[in-house]
Amino acid sequence: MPYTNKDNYLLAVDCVIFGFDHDRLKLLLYKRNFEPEKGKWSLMGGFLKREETLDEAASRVLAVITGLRNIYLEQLSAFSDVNRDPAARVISIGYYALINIHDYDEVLLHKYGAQWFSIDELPDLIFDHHEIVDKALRRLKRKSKTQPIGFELLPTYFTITMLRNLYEAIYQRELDPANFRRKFMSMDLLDRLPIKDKNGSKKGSFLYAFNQDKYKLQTSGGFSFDLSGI
Amino acid sequence: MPYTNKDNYLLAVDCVIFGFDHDRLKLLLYKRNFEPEKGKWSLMGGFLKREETLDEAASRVLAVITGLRNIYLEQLSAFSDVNRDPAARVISIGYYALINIHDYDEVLLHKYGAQWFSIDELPDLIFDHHEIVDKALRRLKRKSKTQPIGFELLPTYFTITMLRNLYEAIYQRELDPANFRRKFMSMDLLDRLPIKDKNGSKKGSFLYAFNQDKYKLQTSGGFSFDLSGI
DNA sequence: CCAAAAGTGTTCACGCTACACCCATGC
DNA sequence: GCATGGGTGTAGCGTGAACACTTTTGG
Repeated sequence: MPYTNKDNYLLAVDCVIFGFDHDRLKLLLYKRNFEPEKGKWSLMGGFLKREETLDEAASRVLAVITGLRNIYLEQLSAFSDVNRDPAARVISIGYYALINIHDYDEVLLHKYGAQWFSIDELPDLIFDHHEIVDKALRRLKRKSKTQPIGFELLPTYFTITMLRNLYEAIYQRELDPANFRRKFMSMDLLDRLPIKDKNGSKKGSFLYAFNQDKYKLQTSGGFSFDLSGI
Repeated sequence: MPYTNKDNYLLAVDCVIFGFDHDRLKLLLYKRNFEPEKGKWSLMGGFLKREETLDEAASRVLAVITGLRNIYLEQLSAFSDVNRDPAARVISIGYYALINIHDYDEVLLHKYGAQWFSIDELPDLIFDHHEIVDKALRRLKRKSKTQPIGFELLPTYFTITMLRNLYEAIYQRELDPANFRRKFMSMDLLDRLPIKDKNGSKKGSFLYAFNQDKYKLQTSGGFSFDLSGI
């Protein structure tokens, strides 16, 4: 063993779990069930195991609370303040996940005392979890402008208005319906279904689905997804 | 101690150190002086100490090899493949640094067998260090479009042509001299000195300096640094 | 018929692109 | 005086912003 007398630490992952409900961006939080700070609201987290990567640890943690696998997941960064956790020197790697909010396992949620909160009505969180949430929000805002990740937060079939509501929630500003529609139509990434959703209006609006193949085709042709100008 | 029976690990930082020389983006690499992989080219790295944050560890590592403090430094992300280091389970946090290439301590460089390499002529690197370099390059390309970090790679006084050469090296494409100049002039972030540099041309070109105060003033007025359209 | 949301058309202004052109100076 | 890089002028094009307008249908 060539590395002698090195300090060592506990390594954790903490997940900021995003959902989108009608017109609100939400976070899934849970009541921490062990000391310290037992009973306080917290991000879902867990310790890294010896035989897994950090990405695998984050996936495992997500599966435990949501029952879902193959979720969109991205690493944010490491949080390493010496006293961020008063009980031990724990370095945490922040992650964020995007899930379809109606896709989760209710039973598991209740088991862990988990609950969805609007991002503008968050409760107090333990340790530096607010900082992790801030970083996740900034990353989501930035990344969603250049990658088609918004669809991860929507059901498979959605209307253009739902899509616009999502981006309005992410960017926290209103978008012109006419220009927004044109922008997405011009990218040619969506399949229009021969079905209208009449919930939102009497006229009804077509349902669309994101088409991964079309996206790849466009990308290979030099196109890049870009919502920077909307 | 509430956390029982948790696995623990070694935590390291590895720094991608960028410099800019005339028209080339370069990296500072060194010959690793301990096992495993002793004598191979490597990023500058070190292990996290118990009483410091990751940012502090990265600063310390940089100071050791360059003799410089207060360097621009930014965390990239964690690299955690189970067998990335064959000698032990080491999780590494990647960082990148931007330094003025002529500002370093030659003595320290020789002591560590360090050397500058053009980014398109890198030698083989140990472990997953190539992956860390790739991430650093992508981050630098992105970040330099929206933050005035390019100046960190230049001397205090520079010509507009030098500035353009820098961005050409970062973006790896040519930029129109006329339009580039106008773009920067319109941002009003630079002080023009009453001095001309005659190295590049007979007419001579004015030297400029980045003015942090002007930048803050512009920013507070709703301006944001943006080179996305050049 | 009317309200209300879906969806289309059209104008305007701004900013990037491309390239022509003038400027200063060392040889 | 001429070659060379510094620096300015400018016409054209593409795209986002704003908003008027048409379509559809349930009540």
